[in-house]
Amino acid sequence: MTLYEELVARGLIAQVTDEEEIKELINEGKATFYIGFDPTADSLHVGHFMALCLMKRLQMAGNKPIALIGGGTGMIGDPSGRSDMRQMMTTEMIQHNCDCFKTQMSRFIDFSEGKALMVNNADWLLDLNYVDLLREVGSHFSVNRMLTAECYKQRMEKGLSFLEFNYMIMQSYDFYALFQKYGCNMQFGGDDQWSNMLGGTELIRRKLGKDAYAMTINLLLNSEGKKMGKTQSGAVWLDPNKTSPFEFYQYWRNVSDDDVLKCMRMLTFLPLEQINEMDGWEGSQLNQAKEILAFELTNLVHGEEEANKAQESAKALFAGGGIHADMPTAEITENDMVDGSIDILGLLVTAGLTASRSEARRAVEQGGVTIDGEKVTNIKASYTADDLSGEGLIVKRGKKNFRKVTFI
RNA sequence: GGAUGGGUUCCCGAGUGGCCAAAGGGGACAGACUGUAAAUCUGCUGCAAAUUGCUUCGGUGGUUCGAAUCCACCUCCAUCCA
Repeated sequence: MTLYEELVARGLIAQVTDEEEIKELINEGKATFYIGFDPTADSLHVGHFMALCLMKRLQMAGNKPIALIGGGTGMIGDPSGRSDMRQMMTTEMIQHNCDCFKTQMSRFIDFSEGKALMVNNADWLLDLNYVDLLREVGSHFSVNRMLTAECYKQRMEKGLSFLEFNYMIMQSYDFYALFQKYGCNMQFGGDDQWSNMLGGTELIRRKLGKDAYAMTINLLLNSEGKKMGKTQSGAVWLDPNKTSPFEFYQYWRNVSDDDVLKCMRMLTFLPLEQINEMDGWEGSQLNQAKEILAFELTNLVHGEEEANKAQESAKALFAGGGIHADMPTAEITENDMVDGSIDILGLLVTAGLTASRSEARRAVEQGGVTIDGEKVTNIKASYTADDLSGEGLIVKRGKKNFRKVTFI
């Protein structure tokens, strides 16, 4: 199976500019391709992870990846798929985020001996002169055409600032610059980037009379059509300090039935034959597939040791209910105590299981709180330092939120 | 710059002097059922010293016994005109 065929089989490829050319390029390792990352936060998240996996796959086949960090475009903000204007970021923030990206990416991509590059488009975009840019590339863009692009169409109703309108031009210029500097002949990106990417190939053709290619990856959507990798509390981050390996594991452990195989194909490096076998799984067997998925991904992102720990904690909690060393913990200090004890509501709040005492009260009233497996029914229940010392108590709110609470 | 309409709780959206911590829906959370899934049903959804008190309806002042609601100014958004 060739690389291209595998990408298709995994459901990764959404659109391509020239299938035959691209097949040949990547199958034979002749592509120098880039993927852009906007530094909107100080950590990469699951959406980026898929792009990194793709980079890795292509790199393994001998292609040369360029990770482009959008230090320059980040100052504008991509309007694609947004209904509101992106918040402006300071130069310092962007720089900090770029640095964080770099360290995280190095885990996945081999940057040694020129096998891959990492560049920041601030290096060329920030020096551009307005009038020069207009002369150089402005004439190659038709506003009429741009307005018909899907990414702008959606924003025509809500309003689109001139600043954001220029995002496509910046991104096109990136491709053009990379093409000239590094011979970068292909661009990858999420499917929402399609029109921006076409802008680049077109600019290269018009300015240099040469061909460059673009290919988009299917966005990772769940069965309801929403982007995956988001929780109510925000994105699922790759940084263990922002999303602990346990939480990361749990996110995948809990994906819905309909999405397991898709995630498996798109995100893991498990051989397709093995994944196809699971395709027929149903019921509790499918539940096992989720375990595999969660383990594989945690392994890729956080390493085997963390993956094992996360899996064991999960098993201990959901299957056996016992204490495991790697559980999320919380500490109660003397300051949290009133007259030598802490009530159940305070305990839930200081353990970080509820945001307020009111919420804690609700949880208890609805029978959603257990301590060491015992349902708490009394709102006035309280606990002393003795209760919390030693092994501590396992406090659970709902089925999946818990902390091992100890007194220090 | 001019005209008009608008800014309500996590989101959408009702409310146009007291009965308003604010309808309805979505989401989130909790319970039942399950497989740590989905669907369904039930509860719940500002904060707290909790049959009570406190803080919320873009901002600041004002009218009033009483303001999300009326007035003034400011601000932001949408649409049309320039």
